This record gives sequence, C-alpha cells and structure tokens, in this order.
Amino acid sequence: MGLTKTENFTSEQNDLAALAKALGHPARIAIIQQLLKSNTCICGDLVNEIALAQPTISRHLKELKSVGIIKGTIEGTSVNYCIDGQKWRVVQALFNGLFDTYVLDQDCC
Amino acid sequence: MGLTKTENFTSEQNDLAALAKALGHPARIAIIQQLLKSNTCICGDLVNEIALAQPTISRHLKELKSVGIIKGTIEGTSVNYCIDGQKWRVVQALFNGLFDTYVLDQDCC
DNA sequence: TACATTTATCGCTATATTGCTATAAACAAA
DNA sequence: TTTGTTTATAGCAATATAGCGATAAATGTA
Repeated sequence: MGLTKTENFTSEQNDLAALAKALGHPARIAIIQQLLKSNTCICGDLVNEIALAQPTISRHLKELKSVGIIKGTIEGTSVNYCIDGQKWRVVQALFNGLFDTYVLDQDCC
Repeated sequence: MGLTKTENFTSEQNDLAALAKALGHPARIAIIQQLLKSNTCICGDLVNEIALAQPTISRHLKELKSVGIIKGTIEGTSVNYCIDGQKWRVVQALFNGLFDTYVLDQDCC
C-alpha cells in the first residue's frame, strides 16, 4: 500500500530508517556535502550548485529539516541553512551503532 | 515525475544515496540487525521475527541484495542470507566519509 | 510419483516521491 | 508604493514503493 507499518518496529529502527531515508537521494547528499564544506552557512546558492529547479531544492531542504539534520534561520530575504551539529552527532551514533555490530569476517555464505 | 535525475550527480553521491535508500526502511534495518546478530546466516525465519508477510520480507531481501549489502546462497529448500562483509566495509567507509567532513561545532545558525 | 517446505514472483491497490511550472509570501530598496 | 530578490507552497503528472493474497518454482521426503 506504499505505507510502512512503523508500529511493528522499535523506535530506534524507525529513527534510523527515517534518517537513512532522508539521506537516500543524491540531491540531499549533495546539499549536505555543500553545507559541511562551507563552514559558513549557505542559503539558496545551492540552486546554483545543484542542477535542479529552485522549488525542487526547497522541497529537499524541507525534508532534511523535517528529520532535524539541518536547520535554517531567516536572514533578511534569504535563509541560512546549516547542519544541526547536535543532531548530526546523533545520526553518526545511530549509524555507527549499526556498523559496529559487525564482527570482522563473519561472512558465511 | 518520481524519477531521480541521477545524471546530475557524481557516482559517489549516487552510490551513497542508493545505499542510504536501501537502509531507509525499518524492516530492512531489522533484517540487517538480525543478520549481524546471528553470526550464522539466517534464512526465512526472518518472517517469524518480523511482523510482515513472507512476500514482503522477500521483497525487502531482494532490495538489500540488489545494492549488494547482503548475499544469499541456496541451502536445500531454504536460502541462507548474510551480510556481505566486503560491501559492508564499503558502506561504512562511504558514510564515514560523509560524517568525517563535519568540523566540530561549526553550527552557525 | 506425490506431498510438504521454502522462497520467489505476479498482479493488484493504496500511498509516497520526484520533478516541474506557476504563484504566493516576505522583505529590502528605490 | 512599486519593484526586485529570495524562498516556500500549491497543484499537477509520472514514477516508485509497500503491502498483500495467490501462485509458481525448487527441492527434499515419503
């Protein structure tokens, strides 16, 4: 039905999946890379960097914002976006939690 | 159009996004956690662990397999699935590459 | 051969996602 | 006030995803 049965999973599983999903588009990866690269917060010149229409970029920004990875503050007519450092560390911790479960060379098939 | 414009992005961005997308569902997170937990490869008792119908689990397995995170070998009537260790390290490296770009406390908005 | 077990696939429905154009909203400057 | 700049939203079309039941395919066992 295109509808995920979130109630069947733990909140950690749902959180991690939601974050992964937010990272699951090359445009959003590109946005995050830009925000990480430029220490100073970037606004809508992402539109110049990424070959997508302005409303499309805006949509992707909204999605990243909705999971808390980025935040934006209004600065005159434009909006300054940046990585939310606190959340970013949570993201790292969640992914590393998954990665670290792997025992070296447990391949068996 | 529901169609990602992959040609606008680098192959690294597309790869990372594809992997993140594959992890972007709680059932697939649950599957990976199970595979990581049980050193020995698990087959379709994932169906007993996860509250989804067998065809749905099979679909999710197929998706994880298509990006190379897991692999399966036929063992009699059943199929042994497990994490592909080599690929898993690549996944880690790609995500860490993104994470490591973050300079501590660069929050600015 | 016939039957059971296990997994994959088909076919369907409902919903989500991606992209665009057009337009609105918010603000600064003339 | 009017104009320009910037970002967000509305609305649409095309495609993708998630879920299921039914069924096929593959193999082991009686």
